[in-house]
Amino acid sequence: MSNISKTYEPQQFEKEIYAAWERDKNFHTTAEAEGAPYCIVIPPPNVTGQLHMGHALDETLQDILIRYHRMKGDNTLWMPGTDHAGIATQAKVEESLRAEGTNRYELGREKFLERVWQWKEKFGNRISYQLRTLGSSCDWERERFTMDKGCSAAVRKVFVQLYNEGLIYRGTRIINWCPKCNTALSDIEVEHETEQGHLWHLRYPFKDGSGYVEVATTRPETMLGDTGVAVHPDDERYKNLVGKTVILPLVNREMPLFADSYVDKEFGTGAVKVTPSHDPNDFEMGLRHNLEQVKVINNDGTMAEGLGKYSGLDRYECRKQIVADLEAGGFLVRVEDYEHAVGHCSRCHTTVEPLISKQWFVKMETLAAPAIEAVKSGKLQFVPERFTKIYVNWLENIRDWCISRQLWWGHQIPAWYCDDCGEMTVSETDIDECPHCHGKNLRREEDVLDTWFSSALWPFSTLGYPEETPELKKFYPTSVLVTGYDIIFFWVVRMVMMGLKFRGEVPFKHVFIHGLVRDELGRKMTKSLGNGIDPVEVIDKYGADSLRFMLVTGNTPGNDLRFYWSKVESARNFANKIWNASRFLLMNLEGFDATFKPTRKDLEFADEWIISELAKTIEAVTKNIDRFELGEAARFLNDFIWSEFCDYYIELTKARLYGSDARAKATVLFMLSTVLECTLRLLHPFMPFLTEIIHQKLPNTQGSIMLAPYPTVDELKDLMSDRDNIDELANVILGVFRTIRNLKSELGIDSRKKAAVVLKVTRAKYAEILHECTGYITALTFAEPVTFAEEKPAHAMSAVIDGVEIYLPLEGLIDTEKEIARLQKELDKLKKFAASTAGKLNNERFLSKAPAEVVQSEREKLSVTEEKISSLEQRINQLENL
RNA sequence: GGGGUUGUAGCUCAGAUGGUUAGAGUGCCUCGUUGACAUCGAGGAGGUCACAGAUUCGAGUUCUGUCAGCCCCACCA
Repeated sequence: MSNISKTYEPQQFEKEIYAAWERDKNFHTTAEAEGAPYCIVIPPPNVTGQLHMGHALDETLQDILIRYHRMKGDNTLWMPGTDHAGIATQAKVEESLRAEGTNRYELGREKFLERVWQWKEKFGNRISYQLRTLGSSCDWERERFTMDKGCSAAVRKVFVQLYNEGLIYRGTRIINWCPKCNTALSDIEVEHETEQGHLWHLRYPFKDGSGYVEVATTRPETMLGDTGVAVHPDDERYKNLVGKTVILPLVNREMPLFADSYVDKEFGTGAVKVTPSHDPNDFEMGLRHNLEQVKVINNDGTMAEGLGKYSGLDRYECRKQIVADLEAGGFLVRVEDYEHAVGHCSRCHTTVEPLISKQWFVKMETLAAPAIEAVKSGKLQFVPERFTKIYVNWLENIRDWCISRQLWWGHQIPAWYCDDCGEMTVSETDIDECPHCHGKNLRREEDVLDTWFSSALWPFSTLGYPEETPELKKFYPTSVLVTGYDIIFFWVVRMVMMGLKFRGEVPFKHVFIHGLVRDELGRKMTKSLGNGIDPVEVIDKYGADSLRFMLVTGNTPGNDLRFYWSKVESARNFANKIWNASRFLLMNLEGFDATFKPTRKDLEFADEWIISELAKTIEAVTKNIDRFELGEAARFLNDFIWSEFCDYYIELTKARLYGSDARAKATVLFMLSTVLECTLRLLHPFMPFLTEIIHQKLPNTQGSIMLAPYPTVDELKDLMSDRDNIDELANVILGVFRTIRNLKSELGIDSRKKAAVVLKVTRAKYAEILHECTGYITALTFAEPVTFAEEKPAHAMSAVIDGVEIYLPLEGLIDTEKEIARLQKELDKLKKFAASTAGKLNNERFLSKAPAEVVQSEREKLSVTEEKISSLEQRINQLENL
């Protein structure tokens, strides 16, 4: 016997197994290989840091699908890689520079980027390590990075083409600005949160001295940039005042009072101060009414030049000062508490400042239309489906995407400005001469692209685009994208748009959405709460297989799950169960002829039954993986292995195993090996390490289990029973087991203590199987002897199940009164059930409208129940007459 | 202001297309260790499936409403 430890110790083998897989190139994929293409591109983790529990879930789901399809014989590719994560990574590196007492400006762009690349190497490697630890079977030879040569080429090509088609433009617009990250942000990088603030009511005097108009604001400091006051055109209160000139307090700027239907008559006084430079709505109104744009807040959040004593103040300092000054000047009417939504930078949480700036944008409308069409036509399917609505709704209300970032880490925008002629040139290749004037005074655009721009190309840039590689032809569109619902807008929609635009096809057929991994209290795992759990810590303690199994069990698509150490433990216990079942087999296998093959005649009922259960399990697992219900698939595996295989089948094999019949023993060893081997293959996508190491120890196996074929029902056909009612018979037998155990337990008899059992068969069709299985009954319930009788034994505990009455004759131990009461209780329950079933069957409408098979099954239920009732009544009667 | 989602055993969650007497894990109670496994085995208690209606022969499952929680989107100062 191979030396195999008594408990499952994943630390002993997981790392070696992974190394062997990699060494043997088991992950390797070529476009030329046979089989239908099955491809997943990994959602590239940010090189910012290390993987968290959410990644562990994401990778586990992908690896299950990948391993399953690889075993099924598909040409399977899992493309690994990482994302440069512009703002996040730059922020991290800047932080470390700060700790050294320097900053990126002192370092200069080039030196700074070197530092970031070093960072990337360090964390990129950590991520690869973690992915390996988890068992991820990606094709490492193809590992990619969003800023590698190929991705950069793809970005260039796409950018230039979109620019040439007018879908990328440069323009001065109001954008979201983060004063701390010092860059523009897209709309979705701004998180709105309700905050307790104030609403300051101000009065602005009319120039002609005829009084005031009252306005309200949540950001008083922006009043310095006011260039108008707006009212609704239909507002009777202001109709006569439209066209008047208003004097801006503190600044004394003259500005118009005008009408615009944007204004809500019901809100506040119905008059709005208009700051075109610092509010998106005001910006629009400003354009409509030709208002001056006065930018009063700088990019760093301080007040602009030319504002007198306010210049240079921080925006919030300025707010206090302005309020004080307005109050002093008699312009402050009142202040009220006010709850409103404020935008924050999704990266650093600083309050975002809307301001006017010249940026690069992608025009979204024309790109969005085909992306909407793709889900409506079913070419793209979300799992679960409800995310389709969220996706469509977002696309239908899409606005242009601000893609330029004032960062250094990222894809620098391929545009050059000529200082000689003032022209701008966008080019796929670097240029050193202005194509317009042939001047040499070129300046490259300093801005880089939003990280998500390169991520959007990931499904085809990783497959070789812009080259038309065999991989691109073979694997695009990819099969499924597995990701969390939190990045549908950031990433999924943009991949779909770019995929359709540049490949003419959706980038993936299915989007398999999962939820977030939360802590025990249901809170999001975040750095600030410090409640995150490192997957590697879990793996070190319990093994990757336990973590993986824990992450999929009980989880359904699109829903969050909670991390519980106790759940990891129970997954580990499951692994231990498999380990020990295997150990049991291996111990018994020692010295036995592994080539022996039994004939059909050698098989017993238990053998036929376990094959039938295994076949059902194969079907259920396969079906559920195919519909992305991995939690359900795992549940079927767990039930089969623990309950059917270990608790019943293994126990039922022991008589033959320890008996003297060599052929019977060989048969049983063959059966155990066959069932276990098949089960391991079925389980392999979920628990790759454990299944691999046991697979290697089993006889008659060769090579890695990950390259073995996935089980099919067909492979069991030689062992499949001819009986057409095997489930029904098994139910009877299992029912006998449970009932005897139950009776013994109620009597307080040790479950392992021998006790005689008498069976009275009430349905002839079960007689044969019951006689056949008396050994099983003894094995599992310590019933001995098991005898059959035509009459009801008098002094005995009894119970009745379908077709059999079960008696525990225990003269002297039975309290007749108690026994009658117990049976009476059971009888009442049955009568109640029979009454409800009879009720259905007496209902004409049920009979006429319900499907025939439903009616039939109700009839059978009733007749079975009535039989039981009659048995019980006889029994009670008999006891009463004792 | 719109939209989504959740509400099933003490706890965490499964229960696709409506049809067994609603399940699992964990926790709890009782019993059990010489032969795969105490990271275990046997048995048990515990649920008016949030509430109210509707559709249906039949609803945990479909529809409407209510309540409670969570989330996303949104340009009312």
